[in-house]
Amino acid sequence: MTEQDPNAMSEAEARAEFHQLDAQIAKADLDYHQKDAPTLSDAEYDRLKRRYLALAEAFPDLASEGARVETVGAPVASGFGKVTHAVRMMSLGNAFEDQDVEDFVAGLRRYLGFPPDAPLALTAEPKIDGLSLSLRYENGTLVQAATRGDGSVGENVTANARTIADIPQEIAGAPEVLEVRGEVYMSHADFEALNARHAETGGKIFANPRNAAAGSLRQLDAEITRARPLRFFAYSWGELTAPLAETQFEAIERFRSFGFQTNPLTWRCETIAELLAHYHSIEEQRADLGYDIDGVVYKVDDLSLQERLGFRSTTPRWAIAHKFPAELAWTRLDGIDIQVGRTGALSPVARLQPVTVGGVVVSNATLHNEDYIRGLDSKGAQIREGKDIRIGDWVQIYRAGDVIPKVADVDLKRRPEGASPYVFPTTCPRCNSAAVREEGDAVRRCSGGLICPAQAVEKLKHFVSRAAFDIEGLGAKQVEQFHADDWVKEPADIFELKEKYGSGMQQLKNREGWGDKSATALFAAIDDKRRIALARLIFGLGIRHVGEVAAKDVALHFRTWTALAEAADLARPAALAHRAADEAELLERQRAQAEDRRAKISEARKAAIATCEVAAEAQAAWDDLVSIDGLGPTVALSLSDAFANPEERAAFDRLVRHLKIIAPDAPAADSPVAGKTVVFTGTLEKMTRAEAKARAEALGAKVSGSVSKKTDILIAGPGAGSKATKAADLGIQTLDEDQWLELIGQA
DNA sequence: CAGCCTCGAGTTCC
DNA sequence: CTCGAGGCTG
Repeated sequence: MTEQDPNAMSEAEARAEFHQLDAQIAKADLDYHQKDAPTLSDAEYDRLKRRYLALAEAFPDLASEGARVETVGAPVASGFGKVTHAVRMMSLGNAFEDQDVEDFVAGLRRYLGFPPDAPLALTAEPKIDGLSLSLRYENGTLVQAATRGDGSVGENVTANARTIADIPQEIAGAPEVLEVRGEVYMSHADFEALNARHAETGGKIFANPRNAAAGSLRQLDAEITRARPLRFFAYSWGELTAPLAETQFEAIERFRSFGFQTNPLTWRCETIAELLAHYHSIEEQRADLGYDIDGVVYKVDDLSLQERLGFRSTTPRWAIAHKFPAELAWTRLDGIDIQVGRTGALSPVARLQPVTVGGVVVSNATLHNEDYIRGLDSKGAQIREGKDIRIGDWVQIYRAGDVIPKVADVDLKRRPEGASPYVFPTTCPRCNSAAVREEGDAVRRCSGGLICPAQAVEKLKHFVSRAAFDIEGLGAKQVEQFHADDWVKEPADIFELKEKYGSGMQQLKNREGWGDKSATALFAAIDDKRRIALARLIFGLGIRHVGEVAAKDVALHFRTWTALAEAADLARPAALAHRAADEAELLERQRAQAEDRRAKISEARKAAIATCEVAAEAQAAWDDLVSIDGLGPTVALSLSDAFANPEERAAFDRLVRHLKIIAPDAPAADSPVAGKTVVFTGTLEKMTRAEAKARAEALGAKVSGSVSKKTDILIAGPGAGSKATKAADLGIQTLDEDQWLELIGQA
């Protein structure tokens, strides 16, 4: 179809076409969002949208007549309310080989201090490939159903969950509050019947049962969900007001007594051999089960042990998923593109002939880094038997963890003639700066810093990302647009958008994809984030090595932006001295080969001397920084560099002028050890060290590895050595294990 | 000082 | 979700 240049059209012609497009797009949006059954290809949809916007731009009067102009490009409201889970929905660690399972069980024993012969029962059940759902019952009545979301916050899908036959509306004999967790899925038979029906009626064809289940549950119209054959297995729980049982297995049985479906292949195993036998048996039955599973989940059966084991940051220590081997597929590698990340990392991405792997069409795959392409791992050991990857090669693809496509193997027999090894670029493909690889590093990085447009825009994307400023309506796409047009070059610019470009919102509204509503919403969302938690701010700055956790720890330690900035300034000389000392050491090691060794050594000497001359207060500020748990010299140096870099510091200053920074909540003050720094030494007899640390931290204490004048309590078991002596010298309170347990009320 | 664990940074497709 | 690397433990 040929498109007439809008500028050469009469207004009447344009209006006719515009309204036709408006209706077409409206229908397509409805089909896509509400019915979950797209009637247009993405390409066709985009073409219509572009044409529509081109007309609106050429004839500004038209824009106000079009219902769609204002919503195009605006964030798609999810349509579901948000639900904060009372108890986080965790994910599971993975095991792939039998050995991983043995390691897992050995780890449990170690953590619990169990000898190898002590009984330790685990349950084993199929891992259903669906979506997890949390069902909240109050006084036996279903009051809320929520999807997993990011684990902390999910979507409220109560109305939809009520239409699922396997989910009881009322349960008898349950605790006052009970959150039942399990998996929503679709059986193979129902999935095929649904697709067959849709094939006839022109409805959406789903790629696999999992997508069908997800699409069906996330319907805005619950009546559509009702017509979809969804099922539910219960296997876990969240908030509870009374214990369900003493073991995992009994808890599952109670779910059944409440009227839930539970998986019949849930077994209780006494030994690793039994676990593995059950795994292999489930693997054999896999094709006949009638629903998709992707592995077997093992859980410690005894709930009191589960409680002792507790949680890591995202996974319980007491459970693991033993995954089935991944599905494989062969395809041709058409090319290798290089992406530039926010830290300048150059990441190679494989462009592939589209191929179906595990029910999904894959056309890109990560190649990690230079060495991975060459067939080596980080230690220089061979992977893929050392076979390198060349453009034009036939490669075997799998989806790691059923998600991320990766290259598993190369078929040398099918390698095209004349294919040459891939040459990894040594300059940045975006800004041409040198791309350097530090000794011992796996990645090559663009050295351009914020000069590099790729790095600048990735940093901005990070700034607006979910764990940072999380500005609704300002996602990656919008940031890219604004950056390309020089509207937003650094974070502070976001907070000046309204002032500069929002006048009557004419300028913003003139942009493709923005209308009255979306512009107003954006400015409101930005204003909303002028009040920001210190941790989010620190994380959002995108300082290398300072991720979400480190940012939280730093925020908790300093409490205010000013305190952090002052500490960074104060510690700078000590930070430099630290780096100089590192470099001195390195040079010292290299000195045999160094050509200009005299000069370098004298430099190193000077630096080493500088270490000694750093003012005591600078050293103290540095020590304070690295005393933060989990924050070592590398992270501290990176922080220091960021604050000492004049351009970066100026950008920080410009940014914080727009913000009201909120101090973190004070740590729990209701335990006797809250806010205290404790150190464990010697042998602990009632629990393992890891357990002791976890418990102390749960009570708001900070656990440190070494005794200093900041230490409040030393817990010394038998065999305590230098730490106990030092504590005595410093006059620090010293307790034995029993006294400690008494203090925290867990004797 | 080596091994273990956790965190950071990068990635895909829906 | 995975890999690499930083930091901590023993």
